[in-house]
Amino acid sequence: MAEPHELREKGLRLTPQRELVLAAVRDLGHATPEEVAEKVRLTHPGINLSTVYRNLETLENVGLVQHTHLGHGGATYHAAEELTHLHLVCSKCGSVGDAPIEAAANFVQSLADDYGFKTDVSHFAIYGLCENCQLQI
Amino acid sequence: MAEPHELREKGLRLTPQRELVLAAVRDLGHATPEEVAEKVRLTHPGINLSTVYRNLETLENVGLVQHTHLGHGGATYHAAEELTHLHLVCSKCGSVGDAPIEAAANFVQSLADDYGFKTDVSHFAIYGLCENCQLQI
DNA sequence: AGTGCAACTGCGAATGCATCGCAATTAGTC
DNA sequence: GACTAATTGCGATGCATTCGCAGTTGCACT
Repeated sequence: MAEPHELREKGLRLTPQRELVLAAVRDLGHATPEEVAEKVRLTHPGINLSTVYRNLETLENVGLVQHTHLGHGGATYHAAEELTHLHLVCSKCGSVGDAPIEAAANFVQSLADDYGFKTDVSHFAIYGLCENCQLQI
Repeated sequence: MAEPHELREKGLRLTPQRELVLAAVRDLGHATPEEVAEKVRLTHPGINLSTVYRNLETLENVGLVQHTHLGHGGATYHAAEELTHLHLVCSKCGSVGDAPIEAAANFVQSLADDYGFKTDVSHFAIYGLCENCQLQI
């Protein structure tokens, strides 16, 4: 055994807080730092918000988590393994829908061809009106 | 003469501050509220930052300006007449490139067809690596 | 298992951006 | 020219995020 922990493999110290932050991000799918902290506090009540922020940053640096901008500022985090997808954010009701990343494949390709721009489609949300809200107008 | 001012046509009072905010947005192309305030202060030093925020909001409500999210939170404003375009934001150097909105036409169409989602492509930036930064790796 | 050191955590303070309440001012109407 | 409601300035407030620092703790090396 003596299997090295994934965090150790990345050159990080293995602390309970760090493990819990990573686990929380994986469990939650999408989550703001606040939500991660809340989740972690279920099993580790004393954890400090700054620790959550710092760990999210650290975990992002080693590529275990990523963040996305879904709305008016706040970042949300998700695990890196999670198959990345597009976020369709509704400007009216605020709902966040998902779409497979392949839906943007052609678009990404044409930006690469025409502008030499290598797009990371999942980093920012795609903004617009969801189906429901269109009907309600 | 007696031509009604465009602000008055929208049902807004015509104040020097409001005119200057609108003019600044038009002049600057893209600008954060801070930058707008700075620009306005050149001719109207006393203007308060809250006034800038309030006017940007008001002008957005009547459709004269729009805001976009280009990065880690802060909104940037641009005049509505300005032909809307995509913002290609580089994750490395932070540069903001433009691309015509037609580049995303197919993408937008397929999101509409497959997900019933009516996309406003220019509201969020398109994130990725610009040509220069790709070469520098 | 004991020791040492750097990484990490907790805590409180500080920062930065955006919003709010309120009193004073001012544009537009009569 | 006087009235009223919209608008402004200003300071206070709220919120998310970052920072400094002292105390703790993981882990490498005896």
